Amino acid sequence: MSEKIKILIVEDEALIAKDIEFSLRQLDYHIVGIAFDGMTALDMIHSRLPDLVLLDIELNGDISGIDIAIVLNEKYSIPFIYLTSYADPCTIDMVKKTLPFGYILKPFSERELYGAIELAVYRLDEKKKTGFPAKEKIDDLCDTPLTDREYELLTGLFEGKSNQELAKDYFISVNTIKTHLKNIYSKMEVSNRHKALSKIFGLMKQ
Amino acid sequence: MSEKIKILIVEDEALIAKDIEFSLRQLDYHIVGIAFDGMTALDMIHSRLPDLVLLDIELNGDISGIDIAIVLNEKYSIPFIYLTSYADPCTIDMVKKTLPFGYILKPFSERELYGAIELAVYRLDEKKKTGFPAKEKIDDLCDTPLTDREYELLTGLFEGKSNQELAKDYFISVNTIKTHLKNIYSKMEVSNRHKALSKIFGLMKQ
DNA sequence: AAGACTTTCACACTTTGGGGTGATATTTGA
DNA sequence: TCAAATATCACCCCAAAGTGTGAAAGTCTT
Repeated sequence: MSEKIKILIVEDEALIAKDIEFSLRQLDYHIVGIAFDGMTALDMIHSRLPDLVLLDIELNGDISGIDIAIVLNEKYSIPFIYLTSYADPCTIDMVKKTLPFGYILKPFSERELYGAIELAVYRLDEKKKTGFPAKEKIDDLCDTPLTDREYELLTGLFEGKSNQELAKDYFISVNTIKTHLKNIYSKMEVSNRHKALSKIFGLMKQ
Repeated sequence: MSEKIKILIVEDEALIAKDIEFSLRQLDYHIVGIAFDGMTALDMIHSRLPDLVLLDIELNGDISGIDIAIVLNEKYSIPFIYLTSYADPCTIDMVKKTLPFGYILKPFSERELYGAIELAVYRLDEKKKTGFPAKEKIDDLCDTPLTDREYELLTGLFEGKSNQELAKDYFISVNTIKTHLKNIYSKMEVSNRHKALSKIFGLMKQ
């Protein structure tokens, strides 16, 4: 579970890259690679699937950090932190559209780097949770709280199961399922399963 | 729409606070207040409802920045950026649990501040969106892409609307709705609305 | 032991959803 | 301009979901 975080460093200035690598090894992260240009970076992302990428924006060659960011978002959903020397409005405007998990201005200290990485890792964990809301959250959208059984069945409903499937999976008759759902709908003040589910989606999106 | 971002500064060192205020006014943000201690901060949050809070962790008095962060999360869902001089593992551990939108180490430059704020503001906007995936994302889960109309109806379906409601809202007959849905299901390779919605929801959780 | 709540079930009835088929305008692109 | 794609609609049929009513058995509290 608590395996080392796999980090890829994308930075064209070798001195800075080595410096970061040294710091991070001290801090017990696992450095899966250092890419000095965009193409190498894309290769390494593909082959080594890091948990987090430290991404210099200004790279030599025709692939910029922003390009890599887009790939990380669209194709891999791997979070990244920008490293850059510039903070002019124009750059920031480009940068923020790619929703990085963090943004560090050079020159930075080891503690800044550590703070940003830990924050990103935590965010990543948050994101991974499946997230069916706790009973209390569901109860908040009901006029009267659900019973434990009702909550249990609701999780099944959320999986997309039909009444028959629910009956089979919970070892009760379809009629009983109908009764329970009837009561759930009434408590949630909705008229059918789809509205119940949208209401739950609403909770989860926040 | 593009109103000024309302920012509250919570910082017990008056000199630093004034400094930040000056910078931010230059940068065309609206400073709704400066709180030098926790109690004042909570009052101001309640009465002035800022869009973003800059939050010093180490405050005089018995309310810390972390306490305020918790209130901001639980009660107001107002994002905040920490300002702090410390980045020791222990502090960071506490800090990251409160999921700030950013984290700046003192002393910081104006551009660092600006970068962090802009990032936070962008994240906030993202959060506010309904979050229904873009057409391209939906098309990725289809064997053939949806038409614009089909995508439009799908968003309605996602709201939990029944066929009748869809018909009414889109000014077409229930039969037409059925035809469209039939085609959508076939393109998405699902057998009913449940499965379509779960598939979309799968997208959103990533 | 009495009452309240929960869980289970049945049956009859109505409404809704999904599949199949076919058809007619309208729009669009080559 | 002509074919393809799109948007609209109407049937029919069956399966699934939802509603109303009633009721038995179990648990928990007081």
